[in-house]
Amino acid sequence: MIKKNKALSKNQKLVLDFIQRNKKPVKAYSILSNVQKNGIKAPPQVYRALDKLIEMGKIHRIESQNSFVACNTSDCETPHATAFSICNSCDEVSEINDPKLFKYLLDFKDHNGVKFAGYNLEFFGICKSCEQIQKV
Amino acid sequence: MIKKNKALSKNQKLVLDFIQRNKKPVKAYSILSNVQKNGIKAPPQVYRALDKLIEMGKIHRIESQNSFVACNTSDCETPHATAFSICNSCDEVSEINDPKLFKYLLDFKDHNGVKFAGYNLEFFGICKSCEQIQKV
DNA sequence: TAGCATAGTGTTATATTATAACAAAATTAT
DNA sequence: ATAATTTTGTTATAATATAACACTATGCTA
Repeated sequence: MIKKNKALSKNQKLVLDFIQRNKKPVKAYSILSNVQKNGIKAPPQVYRALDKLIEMGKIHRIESQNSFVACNTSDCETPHATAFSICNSCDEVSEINDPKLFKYLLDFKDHNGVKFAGYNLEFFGICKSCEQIQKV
Repeated sequence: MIKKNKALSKNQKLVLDFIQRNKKPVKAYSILSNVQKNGIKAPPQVYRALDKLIEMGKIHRIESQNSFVACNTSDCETPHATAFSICNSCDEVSEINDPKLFKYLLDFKDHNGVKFAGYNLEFFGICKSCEQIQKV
């Protein structure tokens, strides 16, 4: 069983802190270079922290970008049922919390009757502020 | 404008052929080693062919696996609106063509009213045949 | 059909992302 | 206290992907 409220370890805290300070998703090696002043020295230390934080639902991985973003609900109940909107222009990502969408997808069964354990959905488009810029 | 029915180039044909001969998604470097007997020598040749084939809708990229799979409809109309079910046990991937799901997602607007240009959805679970094996 | 634009090829080198493997220290549970 | 588990630190390397440049083939279009 995954313990969600366990205290974070030192490296996990450092990595999570950095991710939370950024609005946009961050890359693993960007995390690394930014936490090196705090003592983390090598990629495995970052990737291990990332893995655990994802398990705990504190962060999510944006698959199409190989990047990582903080969960926007303080303690994500569904780390393996995620939806994001991604701006093709500025790469900004925002997590979608739409109960209807959420339910629709969790209830979705494929043609073989398989009930899925989780999903990841990434929408692509142009965000409001990029749309404004283009119009000018 | 993307030309879908354009004749494929030599390298594009080689790469597509190999992907189509495989039921499961294949990795770029696996493609490379398998088409080397046909004259392709270096990664960029493979990645360039992959990029074009994705644009044309002939293949799709499975983001969570860094792998590539043939489109299951002979000429995909919607290369940027894709859904897959992925078995966590055997890594088999199958493309989902469910008109209702398709429409639901294309009609989805986020809270800022943004209408998305496309999406990629990956469901995770245990496929029928892996489920059988586990029960034995 | 000559000239031009576009798309594709071949090549080398390198950038980026991620994990294997192993020993030691810290934490947690019994 | 001690056994089990988790986390750390470390080196090396694997796996995935792109930059840059010179060249060739193909398809327009005037």
